[in-house]
Amino acid sequence: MAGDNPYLAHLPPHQRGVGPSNAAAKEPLYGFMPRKVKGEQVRKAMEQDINPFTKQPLSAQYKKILEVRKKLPVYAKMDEFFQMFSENQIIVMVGETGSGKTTQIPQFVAYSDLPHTRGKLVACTQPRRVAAMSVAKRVADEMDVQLGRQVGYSIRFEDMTEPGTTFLKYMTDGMLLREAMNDPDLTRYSTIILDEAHERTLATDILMGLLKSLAKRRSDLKIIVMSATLDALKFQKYFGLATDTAAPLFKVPGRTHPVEVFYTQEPEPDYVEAAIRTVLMIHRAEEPGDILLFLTGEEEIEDACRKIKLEADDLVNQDPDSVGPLMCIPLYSSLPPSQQQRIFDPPPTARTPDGPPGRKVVVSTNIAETSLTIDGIVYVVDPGFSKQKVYNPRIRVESLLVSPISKASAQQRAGRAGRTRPGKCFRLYTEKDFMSELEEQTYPEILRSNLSNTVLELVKLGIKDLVRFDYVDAPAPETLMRALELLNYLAALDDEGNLTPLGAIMAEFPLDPQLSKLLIVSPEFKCSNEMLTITSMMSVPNVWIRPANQRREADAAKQMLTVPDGDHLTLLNVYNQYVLNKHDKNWAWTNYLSQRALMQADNVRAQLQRTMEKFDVDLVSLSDERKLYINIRQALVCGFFMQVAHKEGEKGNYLTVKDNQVVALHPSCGLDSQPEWVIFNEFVLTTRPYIRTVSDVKAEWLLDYATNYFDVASFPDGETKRALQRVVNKRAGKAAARLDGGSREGSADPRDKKKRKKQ
DNA sequence: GAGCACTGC
Repeated sequence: MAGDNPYLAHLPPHQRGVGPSNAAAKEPLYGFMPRKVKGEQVRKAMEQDINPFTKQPLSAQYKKILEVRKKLPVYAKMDEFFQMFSENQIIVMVGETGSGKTTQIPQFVAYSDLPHTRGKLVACTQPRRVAAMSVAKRVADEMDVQLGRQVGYSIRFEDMTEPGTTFLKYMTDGMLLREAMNDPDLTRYSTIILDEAHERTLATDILMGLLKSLAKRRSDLKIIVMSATLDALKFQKYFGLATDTAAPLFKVPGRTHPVEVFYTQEPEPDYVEAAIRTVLMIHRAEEPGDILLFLTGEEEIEDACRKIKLEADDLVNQDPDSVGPLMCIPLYSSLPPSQQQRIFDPPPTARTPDGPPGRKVVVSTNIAETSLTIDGIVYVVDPGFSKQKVYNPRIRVESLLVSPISKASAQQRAGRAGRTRPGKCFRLYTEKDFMSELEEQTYPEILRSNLSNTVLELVKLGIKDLVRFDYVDAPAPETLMRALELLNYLAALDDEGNLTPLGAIMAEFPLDPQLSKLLIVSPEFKCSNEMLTITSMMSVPNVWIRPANQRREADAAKQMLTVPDGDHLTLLNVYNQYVLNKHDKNWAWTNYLSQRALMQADNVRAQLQRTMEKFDVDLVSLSDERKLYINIRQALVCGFFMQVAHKEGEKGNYLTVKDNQVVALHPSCGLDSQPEWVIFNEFVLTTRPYIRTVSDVKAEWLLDYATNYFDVASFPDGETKRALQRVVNKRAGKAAARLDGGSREGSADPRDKKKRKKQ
């Protein structure tokens, strides 16, 4: 009887019906017992004329899409899924590309959970925003609902959900982590699906740890971990709730075309040269079909494109009857979207009606491995390298290094050749190297990152013992120690590692802790409006554009906007000028600035401002610009006192404080002199160690605003310590002299000696 | 006298 089903109880009596036959006619989900639903019931419900979730008639479009859905590999395994879902709290699922897991599994779960009947949601996380948006749109169409109503998405800057109505929500993994910080039990959700878990993003890794422990507290919460690779066993073991048991595996085959893989006989000494040679060989000898070549970065890609073009033109000239035209398109993230769109252009047509057909070559960074899919690719050239982030906790430096890719990554790259028809993948390394030298999986991000932000989040989440937190892969203890040390110096954590009230507010900002600290102290320096701008500018990609053929013009334009006291002030100036020029695209263009980055900064600034207002951090400014600029640099010390360098000798060398790394000012630095003390935002390791985004600071400020860190006694011996000691002595002498009644004030302040340089 | 791989809040 309808009355027996608690999940119909919310319906008004006329919808509940009076008896089984009547109820079945009016209630499409009649007889559905939550989490005891069977595939047969769901298939039947899908075939009805009424949308079970909205009670509206289903459209013709719905039926058309349903026919397509039925052909997905995951659809055929529906019964198995529902059985496993009913019987287990945690499931690990493996579905290769084309299985339909991302679109179908969350819908299956909705049919079983019936979240709409009890005010709950089903969440499905994605590592990337575009994926969350586009999948949500597709699923809304499949379910015949309007995007943002029953099915929605939530990403930074955009919440496309309707509270009380949305019951299926796609979201970025970072967004769910944010939610967990304010609701550690994630009470709104009945089931949480972590998609693309094999990518092992920092946020997904932390979520896996949280959900594993949350599963013990919330027996009503179900968890599905979805992954594309065969390394599911690791997740199964990790999520086995009792010792020695593994979480069950739900496996669905993919649906792609076969890709034939070729290896080189010998290792290639120069992979770029070998890659170019291979592309031209394919163009000469292989059947029509586009080529995707993976290289590591912008410069390498632009260079390879030039060479491929030159050589292809030569080939065509030599042998116009058998070699068709070749079009070479670069692809990397910092290209403007209009340029990125070029990858979808059709290949060039044959030069004569019955001449050899044209071909398209896309030369791309890793962006084409996961984020962007190009149809029509039949050949993949894989030299086996990519730029990867590595973190060295000893010197607290994150850097990008060209490194060999993993087997999983090589497989993913090869797969890009088989999306539309059978393809070929040319690996520019030997099969032996593939088997024995490449790691199985790319190192998870948590092992390659500075974790100061993550540690603050974990503490805010109530994780007491960070070292013993149940990580899928535990970071190096030294990395955790470095993070704890920084957070303690910033006063976000007390000496026992507990969150301070300051730390609690810092954790609310989507920023590195140094930056959130800056924002919170900035009202004391009467520069919070300005710090808000500087912080925003530091959280977006580089705003400076420097085209290879217009470097001089670009540098001149930059010089006009430069504030010689520090790059931080230059960033402030750039943003202010952008606003003064009414966010004009042309102004940005003529000044060699990235309009896209400036718009992002605007967006970030608005979001940070809302957070500041929420926590009553005053928004203030000083009208005296000279004083303001000094105050800003003083406030910078409060966040970045651990990133200070001291000048050594006259060769432009600096030593980082305490770590004693020899560094140089980055050539992009706008300082017009070499100040004795500088504060820097970034340490980059390229042709040599550089510090980037640098400002001039005074030793006195270091002593005054970072007293704990600049405790001279605790410094390692060296020139830096002696320089600091001189300042301390001078001050002590001054104080003593003042006590004696004598006054030599003014001359002791280096600020007065130094000529003011104002633009 | 260099270079932002790629995401995310």
